[in-house]
Amino acid sequence: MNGPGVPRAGLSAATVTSAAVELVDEYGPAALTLTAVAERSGVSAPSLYKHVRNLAELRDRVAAYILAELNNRLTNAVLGRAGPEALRAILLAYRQYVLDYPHRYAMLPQAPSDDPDLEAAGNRLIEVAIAVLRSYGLTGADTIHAARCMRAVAHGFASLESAGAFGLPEDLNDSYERLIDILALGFAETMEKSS
Amino acid sequence: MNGPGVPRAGLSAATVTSAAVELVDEYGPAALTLTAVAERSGVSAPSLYKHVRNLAELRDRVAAYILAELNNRLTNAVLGRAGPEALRAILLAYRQYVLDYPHRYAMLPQAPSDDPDLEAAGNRLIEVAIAVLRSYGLTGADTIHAARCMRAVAHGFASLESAGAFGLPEDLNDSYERLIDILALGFAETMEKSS
DNA sequence: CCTATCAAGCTAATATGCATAGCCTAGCAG
DNA sequence: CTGCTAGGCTATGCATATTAGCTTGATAGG
Repeated sequence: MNGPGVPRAGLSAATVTSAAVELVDEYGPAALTLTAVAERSGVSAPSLYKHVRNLAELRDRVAAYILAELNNRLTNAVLGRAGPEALRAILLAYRQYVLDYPHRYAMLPQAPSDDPDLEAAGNRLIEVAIAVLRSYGLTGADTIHAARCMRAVAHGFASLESAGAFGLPEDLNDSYERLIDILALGFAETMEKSS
Repeated sequence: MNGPGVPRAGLSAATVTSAAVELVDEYGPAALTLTAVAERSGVSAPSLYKHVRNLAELRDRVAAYILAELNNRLTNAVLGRAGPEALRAILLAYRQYVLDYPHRYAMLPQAPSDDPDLEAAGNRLIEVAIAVLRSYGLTGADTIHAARCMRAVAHGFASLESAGAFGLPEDLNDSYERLIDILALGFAETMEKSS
């Protein structure tokens, strides 16, 4: 059936990943199936195995792509800022990313992965957070605890909002601003104590 | 093949749900399949449809069960407490539940559901949170914003910890205590401003 | 005690999706 | 021109959800 005159699709791991991201954007994480990716790429499902090992690996690739993108946004957001301004900027950027790409964010595993690329992307993200907190003046174990608090706050708020968990009419920007202020105040307090 | 002498299994929606919860506990949310539930219940998979409409409904039932249980824990935790003590107690109880039953917690959808039971359970949980904050002295929109902050903090920390996202050696109890303190301090500040 | 009904089980069959095996050829290196 | 290989393909097997339709245990009423 693969008669002459039929050109090849010319896929690669990158194009397959890209098609996968499009699917996730449009229909959500659950729609990321090999069948759907194959159809969108114009090949049969088994052909995908020439480019990715299996569905799990494809998910890892997609996640690594997304995490790198999020990373870039956060890095840009804190460029040239320090202290409370940097904290505020990175938290706002985090939420904004989730609002811009809710399905991409939902695709991210929160657990550390076996995939080295994905793990590396995760580590870079933590580094950015740590850098912000150091610019804040935090040191030692304080930095680690603060980073965890920051992450919990950012992920908690963004994932809940993105899932539609906050039903009431009160303004969500307002809620988030308050949360940022609370965190900033808390970190300031931590520094006072440590000095 | 259903010869004489073969007794009936005597299932019900409740027993099926119970078997499902056991599976989730033992092997995680991904292991909750109708096939597995059927095997554990000693019936064939299609038989389950006599008791639950489909897998989605079973998931909803499981989630409603879990949410009610979490609710009980939180309610007990705040009984007889008010203000910062109640805040601390409910946050500790939340995390403890997730540590006790990580798979159950992972099973909970964060979005509001179509299922009325599940939705009701979710609302009750929010009521408990609101009650804590009112006992704290917060009023009006402040209460809603504070409830969101509280939820983001609790869910963010617990889900990340439970997923294994916090790799570093620093003590997690410590991190959480700091987060609670930060939130308590923030709420105290909010009240000052409003007075 | 008989009997009709129905709930609760069953088998069979369909659909979707992942994955492997093995074939075929387009495109390129020499 | 020739042959190799990467990138396609079809065929197949397995897991799971779900529907259709049959069979029967248990029981309510006579």
